[in-house]
Amino acid sequence: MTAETTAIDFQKKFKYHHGNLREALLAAALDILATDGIDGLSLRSLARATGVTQAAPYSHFRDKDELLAAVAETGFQRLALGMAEAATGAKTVQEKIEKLACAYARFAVDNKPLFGIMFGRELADIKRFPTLAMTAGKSYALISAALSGKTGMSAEESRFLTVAVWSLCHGLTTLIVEEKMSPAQLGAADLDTLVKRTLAVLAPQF
Amino acid sequence: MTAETTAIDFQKKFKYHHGNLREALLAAALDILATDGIDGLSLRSLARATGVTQAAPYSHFRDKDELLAAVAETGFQRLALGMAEAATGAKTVQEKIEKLACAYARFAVDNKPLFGIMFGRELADIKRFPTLAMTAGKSYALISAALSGKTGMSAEESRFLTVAVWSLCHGLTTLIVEEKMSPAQLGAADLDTLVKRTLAVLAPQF
DNA sequence: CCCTGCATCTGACCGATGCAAAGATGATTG
DNA sequence: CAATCATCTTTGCATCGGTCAGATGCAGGG
Repeated sequence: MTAETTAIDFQKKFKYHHGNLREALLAAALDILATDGIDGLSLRSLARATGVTQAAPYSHFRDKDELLAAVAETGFQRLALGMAEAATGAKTVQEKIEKLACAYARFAVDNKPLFGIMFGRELADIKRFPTLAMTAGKSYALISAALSGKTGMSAEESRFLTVAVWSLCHGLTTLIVEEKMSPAQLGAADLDTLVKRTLAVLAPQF
Repeated sequence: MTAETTAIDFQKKFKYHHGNLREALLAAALDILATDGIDGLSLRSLARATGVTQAAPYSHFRDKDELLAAVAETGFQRLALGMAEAATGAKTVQEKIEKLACAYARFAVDNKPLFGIMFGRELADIKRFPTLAMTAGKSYALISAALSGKTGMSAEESRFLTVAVWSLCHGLTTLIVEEKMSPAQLGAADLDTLVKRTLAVLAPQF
């Protein structure tokens, strides 16, 4: 069954005409995304899922980009939240970085379509949504903050170390998600150990 | 002017009906991609650019995925070629890796749409095209080979080092291309220095 | 030399999508 | 109670990927 059969669910939770179609659409979008993937997500499928006419969503989102931006934003929030949670209680800098990176990769693997919206090119004209960049920056800030605990580094050194960690983490994650590289093919049992072992290569730096 | 005005060019170079519509389509695809970006590339725009009916391309490509796969394949070939060229004459392992990485990033920046096709999710069902994975593996092989020049490492260590370099390079590149990170914002004047400085973080390992 | 087979290309279609414009609807506010 | 205004519906357009029957023209066999 596709996500479209759940129209009644969304109708029960929200009543329309002045109020919360926007929220219903957002919820339905995340639902469809997780169920049917990126290709299943259209403004029309959204309208169907919420039991509304195909033009109704345009009262709440100027175009598809605006919808995607909203979706991506909640994605970035969840990402940052998951990372922050994972890293709490980590003793050393290295442990913190490891947990952050693992949470990052896990989020991507567990939410492939969402991750795709967040970092893919479906959403053109990112510049139209400045808050998006801010929210997206949270995960970067987490890594940066974790690394700043390390003393004896110039600001510049620290910055490039952050970029390196962030790039390594993001690159590994996308390569896995896009199926250009598989944990199995590398002899790493699960995702976590793959991330940790790869990260270990530049661990001497922190 | 869009790429579609060049129909005559492609007609001059190729005559159709038994022969080379396929090559013409491929050439037009790369042309349109570079000119109008990914969104400008449709089977129909291709047909227009080659001065042919919209159903004609289907005689040479079962569906759009097959066309994209062919495009991606030539992209991977060019990438590997560019990397190989850049790395010739490098003395040390580090220099070789640096040049490979810079060539990688440069290719991506200079051919954003093509790079997008190669690593994006426009092309679904990658498994349908086994040769693609092989061609794509060439650039990985270049890094792997360059790193294997380093002695005193177990096969496993070497493997993870390769993965780390490859991930770092790919991650940094995609983050730049997707505009999640800009060289300017990091105080690095140009692309090359950004790549080199970031790569330097894990340079001690080779 | 013809003519028959077959890949190639055309023309006409289908369903889906993003988006625009004009009108109906209904809650809120003066 | 009436008027306003956001919300939603109706209708319509252009584009896209894909399919199918048939025209077209190159090839090899007689």
